[in-house]
Amino acid sequence: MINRVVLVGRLTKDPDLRYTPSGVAVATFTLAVNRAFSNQQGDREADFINCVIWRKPAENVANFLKKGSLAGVEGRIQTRSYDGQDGKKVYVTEVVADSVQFLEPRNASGNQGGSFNGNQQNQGFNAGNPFEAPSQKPSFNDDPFGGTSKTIDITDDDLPF
Amino acid sequence: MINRVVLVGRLTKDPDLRYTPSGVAVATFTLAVNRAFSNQQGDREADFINCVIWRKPAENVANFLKKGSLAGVEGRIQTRSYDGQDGKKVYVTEVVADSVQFLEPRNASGNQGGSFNGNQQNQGFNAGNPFEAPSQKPSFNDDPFGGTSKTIDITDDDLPF
Amino acid sequence: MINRVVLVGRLTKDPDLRYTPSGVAVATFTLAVNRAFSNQQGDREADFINCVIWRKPAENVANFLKKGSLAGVEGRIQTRSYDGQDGKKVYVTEVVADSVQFLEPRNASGNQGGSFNGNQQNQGFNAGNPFEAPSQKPSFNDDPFGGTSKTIDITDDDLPF
Amino acid sequence: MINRVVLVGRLTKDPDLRYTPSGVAVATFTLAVNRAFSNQQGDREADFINCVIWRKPAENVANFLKKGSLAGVEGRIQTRSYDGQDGKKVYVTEVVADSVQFLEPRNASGNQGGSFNGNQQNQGFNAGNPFEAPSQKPSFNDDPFGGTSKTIDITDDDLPF
DNA sequence: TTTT
DNA sequence: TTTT
Repeated sequence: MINRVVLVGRLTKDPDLRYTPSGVAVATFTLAVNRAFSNQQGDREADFINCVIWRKPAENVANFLKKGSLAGVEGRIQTRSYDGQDGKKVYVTEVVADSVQFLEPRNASGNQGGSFNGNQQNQGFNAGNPFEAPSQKPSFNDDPFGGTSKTIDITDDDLPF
Repeated sequence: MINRVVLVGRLTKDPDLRYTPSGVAVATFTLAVNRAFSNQQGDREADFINCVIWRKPAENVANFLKKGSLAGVEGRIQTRSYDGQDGKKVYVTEVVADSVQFLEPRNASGNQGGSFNGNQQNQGFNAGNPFEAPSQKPSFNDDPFGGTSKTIDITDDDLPF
Repeated sequence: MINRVVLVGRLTKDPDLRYTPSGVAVATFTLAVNRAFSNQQGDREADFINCVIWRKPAENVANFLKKGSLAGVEGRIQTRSYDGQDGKKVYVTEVVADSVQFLEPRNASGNQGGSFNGNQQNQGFNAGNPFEAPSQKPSFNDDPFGGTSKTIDITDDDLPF
Repeated sequence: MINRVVLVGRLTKDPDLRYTPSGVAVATFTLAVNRAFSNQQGDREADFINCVIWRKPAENVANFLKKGSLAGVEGRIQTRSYDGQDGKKVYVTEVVADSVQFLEPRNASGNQGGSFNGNQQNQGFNAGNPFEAPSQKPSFNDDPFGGTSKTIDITDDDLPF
């Protein structure tokens, strides 16, 4: 049984970072991936793919990516269902990311970097590799319930570990 | 923009083969892909991933795969929406397969092969490679509107070419 | 930076299991992956792809796979070089597997299973998922230096952790 | 039989464009893909992966990519051998690309774009999709034997079609 | 609504 | 023989 996905696209909005009641970080975001071909009207459409990422990489995503960021995602397709407010089951298909790669040059979008940076090119960071600690230490929100972070109704049953 | 998916799993039902009004074959099927890990109850769950394949490979899929067949899929994730009968938009995420690989040994499921076959191992066939004609010529349904095949309401706008 | 490989093919020989001086298991094997297209002589060629896998999954591979086994591999391409016996550098390109999937039905190749098994189909095992312990406990060689296992000249520098 | 590779990395040199005696374009280049983890000395190493691409996309690669360009590659691993000048067989493992994606912002590396461009972000082009014609028409070298292009000793047997 |  |  193999289930592997690789995506490169742009975030449609800022990522949404939340925490489970037990304090596990989850970020969700949607990647717009332009299709390689045009439709019959001659337009190139995009697929809008919902992605989820857990734990530390979720915080990296929330800290480094924003609307419009070019990102690479490796993960797997997950399907799940829940009971909608109208009583019928809602089926969801999304990508659970193992790692997210920041592919934007450091100061590409003006207001992102702030200070000038002679090194125009991005080194990348791997948001999901368990072996790697990001070298540039961002001020992560270490208290999952503090700050502006919201708690959400996700049970730990949703956790892949 | 990269959008690549590789799956190996089992068909949950026989594939469904239809034809567009202009005679293009489309097969749809769902792959059950067992997860590599167990949930907190200790059970291994599966993802049920809807797949679509077009044209000749669609007919190959319909001819060679059935409920329970082990298959490999290469393709991309597609998102689309349509207006549901209750008036609100329904969002769909599915895999559009470029190729489907038959991974079952030739006579694995008893009633499949029928006669004994000295060559126990499956060589596979590539259902979606444009360069390759399947060497074993199956009796394809050459008239898209004949036989038991159904016509469906898919406009050619859905075609990726 | 993304580097992802998915392969399904057959082992050209029994896997080779060794241990580093510090006792870490490494298995190597070659996967023959038939091409989807034929060459100009009308033959379908194969690619012979060298694979490496480390630690517990290496032992699973050695215990469950053998010449001819159908296997799925997920991993990344690694390049490295060493000094050949003629003094010049030898460049190597191989796949470092994260996980190996056994895709063979349980008693497909006769001498494998032995006793009859009503459940003809393989459940698969994921040889490289860190979260998953194989449910069927094989008699793993717990002493890396015992048994018929060989020690090899690989320094821990080759380890990806 | 599945053989799928996805890479994102940087070209180590300008691509090398050649033509077969029968006039088919082939570009070769090496992608440096930084590893997600550091070695025991604390350095992040890279894999240097040789890639080949044929026909029109080969010309796109030669026209749009250069040393240092960030690129995405989709393709398959190919192994082949030839007789080295010392009489012994040389084994080669490389990636045959179906498509190459230009991931660099339009004017990232100064001397590339030239004039200022309000649209800072790159839309990408898909160098290998048979359905897609690049919208920005570059001055392709339509005569394979003209210009500075070299002819090489590759027989058509190497062509995947 | 799910496969082995 | 390697990129940022």
